[in-house]
Formats: sequence, structure tokens, C-alpha cells
Amino acid sequence: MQMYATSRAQPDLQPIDRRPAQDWGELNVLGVARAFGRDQEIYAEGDKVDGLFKVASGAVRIVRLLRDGRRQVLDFYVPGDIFGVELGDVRGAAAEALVDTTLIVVRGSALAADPATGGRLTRCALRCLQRSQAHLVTLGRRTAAEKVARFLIDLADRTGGADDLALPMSRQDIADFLGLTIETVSRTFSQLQAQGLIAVAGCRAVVLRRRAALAAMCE
Amino acid sequence: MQMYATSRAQPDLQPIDRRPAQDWGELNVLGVARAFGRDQEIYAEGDKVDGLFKVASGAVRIVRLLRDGRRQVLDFYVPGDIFGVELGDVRGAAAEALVDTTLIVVRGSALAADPATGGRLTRCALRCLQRSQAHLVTLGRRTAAEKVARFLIDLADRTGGADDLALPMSRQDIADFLGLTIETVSRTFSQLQAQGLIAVAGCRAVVLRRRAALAAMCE
DNA sequence: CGGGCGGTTGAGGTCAATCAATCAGAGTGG
DNA sequence: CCACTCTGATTGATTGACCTCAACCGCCCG
Repeated sequence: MQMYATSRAQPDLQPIDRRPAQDWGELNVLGVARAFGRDQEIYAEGDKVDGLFKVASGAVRIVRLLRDGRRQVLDFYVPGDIFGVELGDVRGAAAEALVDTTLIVVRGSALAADPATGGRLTRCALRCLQRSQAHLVTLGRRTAAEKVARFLIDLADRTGGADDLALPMSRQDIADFLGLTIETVSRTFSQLQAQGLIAVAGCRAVVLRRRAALAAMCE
Repeated sequence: MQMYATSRAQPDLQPIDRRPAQDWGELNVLGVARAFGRDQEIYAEGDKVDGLFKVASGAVRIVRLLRDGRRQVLDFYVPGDIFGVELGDVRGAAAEALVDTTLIVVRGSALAADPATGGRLTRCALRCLQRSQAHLVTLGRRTAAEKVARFLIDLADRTGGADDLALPMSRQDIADFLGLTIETVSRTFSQLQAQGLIAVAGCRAVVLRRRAALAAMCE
């Protein structure tokens, strides 16, 4: 079993929000910006729920840990995404910055005061649900290669859509997201590269060479 | 690859809602009751989204199908549960009755007319999200035995909490829910029985003999 | 230059999938 | 009432995808 660091300063990877405003633009007004260092905890499992977050720059992982150390990454969030909406008043999973990250932090009180919150909160929850359910299919019924392909396509779609992709997360994070081991993720990257579908340029950069073929691998 | 039936009359298994009212009791007023036969489709993937459903009796599965026939059951719903809330206006998954089932069907227009809808809709979405994310951990990081144990404990908790359990779903449904094959599910049932943790009485009935031990298997 | 960390690669093992046979129960029809 | 069939479940034998264990590599940093 390996350990998971939870704080160390590192250079940033994704400085700006390149995506079309994902509605709810005035979150920037309701909340305040706050910076987090690489691997810094944003909230922990068990923390009291208060408000939500929008990624301004950087990236975030949501993590659940089992007692014996097994780890599942529930989702990654990139600039423009909103996260932290939960049922009940206790966090069911932790949030951690993948790289140096800036968040718009919106307290529950500020949300409650804003009349436009209601429907948007529902939409936000439903978007999370949609992603979560799509991921259920990936975890339950796809092969390692399909999982990795889907991960890459999804991340590319969500970060500007360009074919060259900066990965803010480690192989371990990807493995824990896809329900694989770090070795299998690594091997799958190599295999996809051998097939000419991607080009791996250093372990944090990937170029999607044949995006259509990759997309075809996952339904 | 096997086929999945979509209609045939069969006796009912769970005639009444035994759970504490899951808030939103007045859905019974907003909507109308409608009966569905075993394996009957409630809505299909691609259908237009209109309103939501509450299970009055019976049970429901939510299903996504991949082109090549692989199937993932996203969730099961039992009496008292609300389902059918989705982002966008197109169904991303199908809903089917597991057994003869009665639903309270609430049209979107009726919902929109009711002022209390807002927060409840959000809570409903968040409850689904919570279940979905818990299931991600199960699919990504648990063994077959742990998956089955968790499935049984969860179902028992949601249907009155008694130790003897009527399964409204087939082995295939369970397999597609847990990301396993029907054979593995069957073997795991046998194995749990051999360990004295459960007693299998016909393929649609299980008794949880050592519930604490079962619960301990899944975190 | 040495050490540490994250990633890659290789060899071998294991758990669940696959392939296949048998079984049990519910209908069906003679 | 008893064959006969059909469907779903169980069990067995074998395979294979992914995991585990281990070595190695490349890079950064002191």
C-alpha cells in the first residue's frame, strides 16, 4: 500500500479558465478566491458541509478512502467546474488540489441569500450525477484500454478540447479514478502509444493523435 | 451475449411501502398511480424527460446499454424511492420494472406548479448522487464478495431492514449492477452461504444470517 | 554524484470471465 | 398427472485480464 501526500508547493499547470462559462457566472461575486498548493486538502471526509467551490485555475480530485487504504477517486474537476454540493451536513469524500489551484469559495450563507440559487443548485447536482453515472458504466463494464481512452477524451473535452493535453494528475490518481493499478495505467498508455492513438510526452503530457479512434473505443 | 426481456406478466413481490416516508409525501397528490408489469419499460434511453416517479410498490432498475450489448444497471429503486430526475431533456438511461410495480407518476408541469418543489428536487438529486458515488467505490475498489455483501446489506437497509430479503431482481440484474458476471454472482452467493453468512432459499430469497459480519466485509 | 520519487517494464500469480454442462422450477400440452 | 420444454441458476474446467512483486529508468534536487 502507498501513502498519499497532502501538501507540498509546486508550479501550476493550468492557469486560466478556458471553458465557456458554465452558467452561474456570478459565483465569482458571491464567493471569494482562495489559493491551494499542490496536494493541499480543500476539505476532508467528515468535515462539515458549508457551501461550494468553483475551480478558477488548477484542478481538484474528490477522494474516498477505505479503511484498508484502498482509494477511489470519484471525479476530477477542472477550471469552470463547480463542486462541493453534497447531501447532509458531513462531507462524504475529501477534496484535494492536484496542482496549485485557485478556487472561488462560496459559503452556504451567501448561497442562501441569493434568490437565483435554487434551480442552479439542482442543475449542478444533476450534472455531477450525470458524470457519476457515466463513470459507473466505465468502472463496471469497460476494459482497461477503454477506461483510459474514455478518461483522456473526457478530460480533453472538458479542458478546451485541444488535442494536446496537460495531465494535472499522477498515474496513481488516474488508476484510483479508473479502478486500475498504476502499472496497468502505465502499460495502457504505452499500448495506446504503440497503436499510434496517443503520444506520451513526459508523464504529464499526452497528445491525442487519433481522437476519433480513441472516442470509438468508448461506445 | 444474452437478451433482455421487456414484458411478461408475473406475480408481485413487494406489495407495500414499508419505509418511513422519504419526505415529499404529497407526491401522491401531485401525481397519478400507474401500474407496470414485470420487465415492462417505464421509459427508454433517449426518451424526452418529463417529470419523475415514486415507487409505490414493486421495484425498478435503471439501465444503460452499450452498443455491443454490455449492460450496466445504474441503480435499483424500491418502494418509497423517487427516481427519474435527470439533467437535460433526454433520458440517459432506461427505467424498467423488475416485477409488477405501481408508480406515482408526476408530470413536469405538476412539479413546476408546486412551490415546494425546488429544494426537494435538489435533495432528491443529491441523494441519487450520494448513492451513485458510493457505488463508484464498490465498482472500482471492491472484490466480488464485498460487492455482493454490500448489495445485500444495502437492499436490506432500504426495504424495511429485516434479515430475510426478497430479491426482486435476477442474477443477471445483480451482475450488471455490480460489474460481474451471472456466474460470479451465483458462486459468490454459494460461497457466502458456505461461510454461514447468508442462507439462500430459492433464487429470489435470501436470509442474512450474520449481518454484522456481512456489513464488516464492506468497510 | 547519490538519493528519492514517479513512472515504466517484466515475470509470475490470481481473481473473475469464459466456455460448457447440469440442474431446478414453472409452464404447457398430451 | 406426467413427460417435455424453456428459462434462469448453479457448478465445473479453463482461460485471460489485470494485479502483484520486483527491477529498472529518468528526472529533479541536494
